[in-house]
Amino acid sequence: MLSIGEFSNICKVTAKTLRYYAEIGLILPNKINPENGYRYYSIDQLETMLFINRLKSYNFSLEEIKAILESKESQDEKIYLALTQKKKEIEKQVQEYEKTLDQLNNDILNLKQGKSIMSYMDSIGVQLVEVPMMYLLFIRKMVHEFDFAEEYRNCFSALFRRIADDKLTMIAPPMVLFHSAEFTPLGLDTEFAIPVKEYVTGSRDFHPGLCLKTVLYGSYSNLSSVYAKQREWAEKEGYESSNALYEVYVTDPSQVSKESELITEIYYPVKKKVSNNYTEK
Amino acid sequence: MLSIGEFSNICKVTAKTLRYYAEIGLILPNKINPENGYRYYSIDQLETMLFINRLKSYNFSLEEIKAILESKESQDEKIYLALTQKKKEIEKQVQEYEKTLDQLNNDILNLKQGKSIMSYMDSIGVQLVEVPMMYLLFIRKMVHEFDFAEEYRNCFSALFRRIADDKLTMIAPPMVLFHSAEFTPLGLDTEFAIPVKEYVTGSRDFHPGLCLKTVLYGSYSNLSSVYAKQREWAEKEGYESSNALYEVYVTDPSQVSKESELITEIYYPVKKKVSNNYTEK
DNA sequence: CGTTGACTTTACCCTTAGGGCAAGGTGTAA
DNA sequence: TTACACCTTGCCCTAAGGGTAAAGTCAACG
Repeated sequence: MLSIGEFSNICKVTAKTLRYYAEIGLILPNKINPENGYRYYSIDQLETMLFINRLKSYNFSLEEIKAILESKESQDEKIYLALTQKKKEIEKQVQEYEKTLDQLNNDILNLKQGKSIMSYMDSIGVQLVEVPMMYLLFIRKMVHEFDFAEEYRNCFSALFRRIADDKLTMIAPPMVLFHSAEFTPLGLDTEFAIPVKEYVTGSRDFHPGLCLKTVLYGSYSNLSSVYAKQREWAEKEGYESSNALYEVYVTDPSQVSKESELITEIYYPVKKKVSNNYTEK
Repeated sequence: MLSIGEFSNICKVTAKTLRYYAEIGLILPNKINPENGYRYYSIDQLETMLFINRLKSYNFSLEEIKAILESKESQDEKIYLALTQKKKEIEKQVQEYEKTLDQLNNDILNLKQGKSIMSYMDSIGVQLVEVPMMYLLFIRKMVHEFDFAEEYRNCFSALFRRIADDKLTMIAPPMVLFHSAEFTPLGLDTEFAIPVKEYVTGSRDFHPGLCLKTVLYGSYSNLSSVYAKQREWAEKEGYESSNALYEVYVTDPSQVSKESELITEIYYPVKKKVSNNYTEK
């Protein structure tokens, strides 16, 4: 029987940690002296503790470790599955770090050249354009952020199929209209649409009118910069939002291999503000 | 002026987050309506928020970000330093993940071959040996864990110098004796020593006597497994600790390129327990 | 036998970066 | 007027313990 101090010295775990593990039921002392509450661990428990340490080094949460320890039948199989799963997670994490490092290096390079870190904002162009009326073949539904990609594929494949079946004429790349700005518990009110020449059932007419247009090259991670830039422009020039924002996917995200090859147009429908010089400073 | 909802939609940050940031003083709303407490953000603040998001994506803590934002003079220089620093941190993290992945793959391989994940414990050998008396040239001091490596280098280079200066005869590899098991605020009571043939000032005699000996090949990350194994052995065979644990560095840790080439002997001085069959079950 | 110092106990607060929820106040459009 | 979206503060929650305090306990030394 080892006291908590001895046990902690051998395993290189603090006594505090052992008490915490007992509290959450991860590893209970083999015996507790009922008179003074002293915890005593058995020699066998050393190996359990080492196992816990090993799993911790693999970034398992204590809850995950507990689940593994508690599985009595086919434990090794469960461990195997858990390890391969965790391996995938770590590999993904490493990939994300590599991506972060790329961007970091890019920013460092810019700074070295005397450019400000936010200078990329200056290269986001905003133009005021008048978009003509068009017919949209569309599917509108509530979409959750986490399965946007899947809905995107599904909806557009349905729309493309319809175009092929009915021999319709696509006159511009696919687009997505966002009828609400944020994700409610029901999802985002999203309209997947393709401009077509013919007015048929399942299509509607669309009058965006005056829009701020920005072409985004590359990853969507800079999307909020575009929104910010457009709002900034609108503010300065005295325009305000008039309708739902929409995006045109000039390149097909599912076909482009590198993110940097993506081209997306962001349209922000606006109207001239009825300026009132007295209330607005 | 943008309400918290508008601002959060443009920047893709939740309103809750914005309130929290205001609370910690990271980004304060440009104006607060004193009547109802409503927060209003200016268009300019969009860019600040995007900057914060960018730094967050580089794994800066909010405190670090705040420090950067608050530095008024030579801010770009500070950003540059912070970014290069953060880059180093992430690179280190990636290296650690790679190491973890190696070990993970190793374990997965073992499991595939039907071996238990803790089976490596079985290959940790424990022998009972009688270590003869020897003279140790030593330096004993309190050492903190974080500068153990430095103390190691310093002390042994001092001891080697002494050996060279006084033409002493080294008869075994360097060793470290741990006179306390844990790190107190003062550090660990550590003795760096080299066995020598001659008895001179600065040396002492050392009688380890009966010891459990384990040879550890490779990284020290398995050290606690060795401790556990030795304790297990001692328990089973009826031995108990008699003296300070010590380690012999057969290979020179500073000269070995790969961790896997390290060879370390761990000695655990023991004595036969005065067994009392009635009190100990 | 008494005392000291090392060891152990519980209890409470603290950490990051917000999330969730409730209760209540506000703004605006039909 | 009323409905509903929006905003506020306040409180509790997260993971994995760290830090500290106050109090009880153990073993060794004299």
